[in-house]
Amino acid sequence: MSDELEPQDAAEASNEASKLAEIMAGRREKVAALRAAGVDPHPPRFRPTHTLMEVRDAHHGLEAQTETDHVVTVAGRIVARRELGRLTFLVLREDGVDLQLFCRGAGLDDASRSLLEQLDVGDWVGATGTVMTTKTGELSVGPTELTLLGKGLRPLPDKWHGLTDTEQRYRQREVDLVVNADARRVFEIRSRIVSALRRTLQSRGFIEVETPMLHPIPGGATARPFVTHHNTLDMELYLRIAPELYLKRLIAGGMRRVFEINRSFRNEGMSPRHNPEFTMLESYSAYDDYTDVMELTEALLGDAALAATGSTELEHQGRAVSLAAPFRRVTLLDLVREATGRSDLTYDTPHADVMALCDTHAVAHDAAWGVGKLIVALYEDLVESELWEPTFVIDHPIEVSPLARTHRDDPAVTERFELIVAGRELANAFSELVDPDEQRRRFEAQAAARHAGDDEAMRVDEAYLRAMELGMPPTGGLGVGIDRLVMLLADVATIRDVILFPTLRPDAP
RNA sequence: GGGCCGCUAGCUCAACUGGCAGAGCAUCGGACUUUUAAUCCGCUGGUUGCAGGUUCGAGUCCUGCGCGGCCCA
Repeated sequence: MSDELEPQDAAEASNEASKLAEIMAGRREKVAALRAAGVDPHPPRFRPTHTLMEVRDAHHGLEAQTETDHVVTVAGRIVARRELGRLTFLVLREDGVDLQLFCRGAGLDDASRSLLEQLDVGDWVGATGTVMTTKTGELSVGPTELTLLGKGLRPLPDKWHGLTDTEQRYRQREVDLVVNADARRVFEIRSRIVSALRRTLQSRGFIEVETPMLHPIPGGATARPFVTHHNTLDMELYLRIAPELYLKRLIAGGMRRVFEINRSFRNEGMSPRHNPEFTMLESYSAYDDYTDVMELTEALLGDAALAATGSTELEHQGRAVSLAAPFRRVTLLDLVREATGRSDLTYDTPHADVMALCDTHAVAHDAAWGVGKLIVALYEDLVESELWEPTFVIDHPIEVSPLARTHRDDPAVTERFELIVAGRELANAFSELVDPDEQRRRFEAQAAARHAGDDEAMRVDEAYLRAMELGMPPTGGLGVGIDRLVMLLADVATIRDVILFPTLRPDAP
């Protein structure tokens, strides 16, 4: 707040000939005048009898030029002011709903009439009066009394063009929310989606838990973590990259079905699809395998779509998408065979042969990668972005799936799926690896890769191995990227439009 | 990290090949008792992102930096 102008600096600021400073100085003069007249510009409490939405709902279809005897007290922010002689029209906005105040000079008490002269667009105000319609049929409240609820000092953006500058919309989201209806719409949809996910999980016996975000060892995903430091313990801690390992320890502890919806953090590049902090749903259920989790995923997405849009048939970026179950299931290997025309490709194909295939298709690769990882690279570069309708891409190679159970019929792959919709990965799931001795071998392979320079590879987590040694039931696990799900269902193109305050560099000084 | 684009009044945007920095909205003053981006009259408002350079003269050209967007890695 050090860059805020103090009241005594206002006159000085206006001498600097900035229009903004002049406007703010004028507003502060009004605050001073109101205080002098005994009006509190920031009163502690107000009790509306109706929301603007309730007034609208109770009186929709009222004929033009009707005066009812329904007295209401409403509140909101002034977003428009029009004067016509001794009439003043104020448009109040509350929770994205607008309602007009039709202020007649003769109809107001003296205190309210003088308050009205001090009211600006941006101020919060309460009004008591009767519900009515104007000559043109606009539903209004005709107040007898106005109450200042909160004086605004800064002007709102242009009433017609609003705020379009992307950077300012993210840096000053509160302004975006006041003037851009679409910003509100997205975050209302987001709330409905998250509520629907919780409902669906709870109805299936999952209980919601919260596990640590400060991890002594980052785990549960292949990603670079943020590092922080705990003073008292004098130790490094990592912001979690995934809640997976803790949630599976709860399954080992006998919790049959658990889920968590919360933030994870990955210290990686930023893009229209990546924010350093993002929200994931992870769920784990005992006795289930990945085919059960596919059914759960279909239910979760279907219910979320219904909550967000009322239908499982939606439009995203100008193209139709159907979230009606069942979703297509196809192995990753089959997709790569199809994309490359190499129907003979398997995880036993010679390494040099698969390297050459990558070259042929201009897919970036590394000689240190095994056949499995090379085939995944081919999939990611040639196939993933082309999958539009919901598709369970299944049976990923073991090399890139250190926490997933080996496939019951094929030791080269795991029982895993990624759900792709509109070319983007929305979910990742597997029949969980629950054998502690095999898990240790997988961790050791990861640690070796880490040693060889892969700083995204996992580390050995002894606490997790110890939990598995306690004994685990068969377990199906699921992770869903909530931000990307909201992008899909709210039809927006960038993750920054579904995160209220996306990560940005500090503003220029 | 690389490439391209952008940054001008509180907001939205102009400004030709380098030649007096402008408009609309908002603000401020005035008129108007049924407005709807109200209308009408009048006035104000600028470190052109920052720092250098070239030039008689830079919003415009050059260099560096900052922030953002898109694409690529």
